[in-house]
Amino acid sequence: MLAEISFPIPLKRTFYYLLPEELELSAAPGLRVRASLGKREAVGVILRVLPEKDADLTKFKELKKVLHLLDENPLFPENALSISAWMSARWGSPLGLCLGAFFSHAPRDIAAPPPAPEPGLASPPPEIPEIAGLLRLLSSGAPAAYLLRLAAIERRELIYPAIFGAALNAEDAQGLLLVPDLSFIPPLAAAFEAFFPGRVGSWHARLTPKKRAEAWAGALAGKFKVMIATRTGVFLPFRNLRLGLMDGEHEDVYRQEEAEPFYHAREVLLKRMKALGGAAVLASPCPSIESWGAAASGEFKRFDAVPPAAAGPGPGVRVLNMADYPGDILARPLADSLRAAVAAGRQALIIAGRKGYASRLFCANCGWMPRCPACGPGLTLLKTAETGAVLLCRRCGKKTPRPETCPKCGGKVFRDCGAGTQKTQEAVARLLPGAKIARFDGDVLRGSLKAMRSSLESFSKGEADVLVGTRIALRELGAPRLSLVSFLDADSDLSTADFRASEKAFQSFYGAWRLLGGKGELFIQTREADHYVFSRLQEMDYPSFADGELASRRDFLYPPFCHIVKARFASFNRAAMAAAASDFLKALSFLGKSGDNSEVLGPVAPAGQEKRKFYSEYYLVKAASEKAAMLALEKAGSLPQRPGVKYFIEADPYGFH
DNA sequence: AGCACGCCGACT
DNA sequence: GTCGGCGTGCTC
Repeated sequence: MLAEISFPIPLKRTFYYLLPEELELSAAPGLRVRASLGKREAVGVILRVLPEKDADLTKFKELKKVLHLLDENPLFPENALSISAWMSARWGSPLGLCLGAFFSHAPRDIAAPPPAPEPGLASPPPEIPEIAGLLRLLSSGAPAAYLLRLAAIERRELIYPAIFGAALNAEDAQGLLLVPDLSFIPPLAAAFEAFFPGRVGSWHARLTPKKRAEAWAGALAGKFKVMIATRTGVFLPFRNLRLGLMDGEHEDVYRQEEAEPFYHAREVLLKRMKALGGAAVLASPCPSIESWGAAASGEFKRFDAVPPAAAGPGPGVRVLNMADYPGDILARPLADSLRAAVAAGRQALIIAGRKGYASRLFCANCGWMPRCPACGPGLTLLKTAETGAVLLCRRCGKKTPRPETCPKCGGKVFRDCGAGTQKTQEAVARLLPGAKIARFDGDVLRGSLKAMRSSLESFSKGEADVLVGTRIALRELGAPRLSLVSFLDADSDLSTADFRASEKAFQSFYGAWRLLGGKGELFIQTREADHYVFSRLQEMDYPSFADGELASRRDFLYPPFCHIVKARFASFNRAAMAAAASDFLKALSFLGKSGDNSEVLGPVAPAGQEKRKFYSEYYLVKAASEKAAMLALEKAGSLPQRPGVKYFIEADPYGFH
C-alpha cells in the first residue's frame, strides 16, 4: 500500500511513499508521519492510503518508505484535512502549508495528558442582563454563529467570562478566545482565572519553546477550559472545542497576508466551529461590514451589549476642513484645544498619517484637491524620476498629469500634505514649548516589547502630556486622563485604494471616540470634509453607518456581496505579459455564464508605464460566490507559465495597487 | 522550506 | 591555494 503525503513546504505537489506492512492497518488520512524527503527527514500528513496500482509511479526512480506513524488518532476531531483543503482553495496557498498551520506547532513528542486538574474555587459566572438572550442560546449548545456588538472595552472582562460560562457547561467543554493583540492576553487571563481557576491557557507568538509545547499539548489534552490566543491560536488542537469567540473581529490583524499560508482567522474560526457543531461569537464595538452583512442576512444572530447610557451624548466631534487652514499641521481650533487640555493637566493623543504613504496634493490658495473623475476621491501624488509628479487614482489606477493651475481659483502654487509622526512631534513642540511629548509609531513597535510597553506606560501614567503616534497607538492605549484625540490627516485613510477605506476610517474614529470615555473632544482634520463618512460621525451611530455601508457594498458589488480575486502579470516583455493576460481571461470566461453576476475588471496598469522597461497590469475578479471565487483562483493559479512573465494571484486583496 | 551543487571574490 | 558568498534546482 501507498500513502499520499503532504509536507509543509511551499509546493503544490504531494508525495507517494510505501507503507510498511506493519503500518498498513493503522495508517489513515489526517495522521502525521515521518519520512525522508530529499536529503532530510520531515513530518508530513497522510492525505490518503491507496493501493500501488492506483498511482502513476512511472516518473519516480525510487519509492521511499514511511518511517514512523506519529499519531494513532487524528489530532483534530473536526478534520484538519478538509479545513486545510478549503483554506488552500480559498486563499491559494499550498495544501502542505495550510496543514502546517495546524500541525507545525505540535511538539516532537506530545506529552501524555496531565492528571485531571483539581477543580478550583470558581466564582459563579457574572450576570449580564443585556445579553441574557445570547447566554441562553449558548447554554443550549446549539451550533450557531453570533455577532455581538460590545460597548465599553472594560466590560469584556465580565462579558466574556459570562459567555464562556454559559457555553461551556459540560465538564470537558473547551473554549477559544482570540484577541487581536498580545497585550490583551494578561488582563483577560486574569479575569478568566476567577471563573475557571487553573484552567486558563495563553497562546501567542512570543511564548518560549517550552511554554509553547505545554500550551499546545494542554489544549489538546483538555487541560485548559479557556485558551486565550492571538491569531495563530485558531489552529490549536482541542479535545472538545465548543465555543470560539473572536474579540475585535473587525481588526485587520486577523488576516494573514505577509507569509503563506494566507488566511483570515475569522473565516477559519467560523469554518472550524461549524465543522465541530459548536458556537462562534464574533465580538466588536464596530463589526466588519462582512459580519454585519452576515447578521443582516440571518446567517449570524446579532446581539447588542451596548447599555442605553452609551447612546447618550459623548465626546464632541469636530471635523476640521483643512482647506480653511492652509499650510497648518495643526489647525487653529485643534491647537487651541490642545493648549487648553495640556494646561488643565489633561492628556492628548495625536494620530498622524502613516509613514511612507504617498502624499496628497492641494491648492495652497483655496485648498482645492484633484479628484478622479471616474471614482471620486482617492487621487494621490506620485513622484517618479522620469515623468515628475503624476496624480494616480489608487482605486482605478488611472493617472492624470499634475495640474499647472488650480481650476477653482487659478492659483499656481500647490502643496502636498501628509505629516509623519516626526514632523508632527516638532509642530506640537513648537506649539507647547514646555510640554512633554512622547512618540509611538512603527519604529517603536518594531523594537523590543519592553521598549514599546514603557513608551505607552509612561503616557498612561501621565509622564507625557501629548502622545504622537500612528493609529497603532489607538489599540494599545489606555489613558484615564485622556481628553483629546485628533486625527491629523484623515484623508490618508480615505484616499487608499480600498473599498474598505470608509469602513476602516469610521472604525478608527469610532474607536478613538470611545477611548475618550464619554468626555473630551475628538478632532478630525481633512480636506474632504464633505465625504459621507463625516456626515455619519456626528451621531457616532455605528449601526446606522454599517447599514449604509452595507447598502453601498451591495450596489457596487463588493464584499460581502462578492469575493475578489486579483491577478497581476508582470514582465519585461510586453507581448508576453499580454499573452498571459489573454490566457487568464480565456480561463475565466466561465464566469457570469450561468447567469450569476460575476465580473472581471481590468486591465489596470500603473501610471507612466509606457516610459518604462518593465510592464505590469492587473485584473480584478468579482465572483458572485465563494465557490466561483475558488474556481477562478484555481484556474488563475494553474495557467500555463509563459517564460519571462511573473504571476501574482491573490484572493481577498486589501488595497489594490 | 531545506539542502545540495556550482562557480567567482578576499583571506587564515 | 581554501573559505564562503548566494543563484539554481530538486524533493515520492
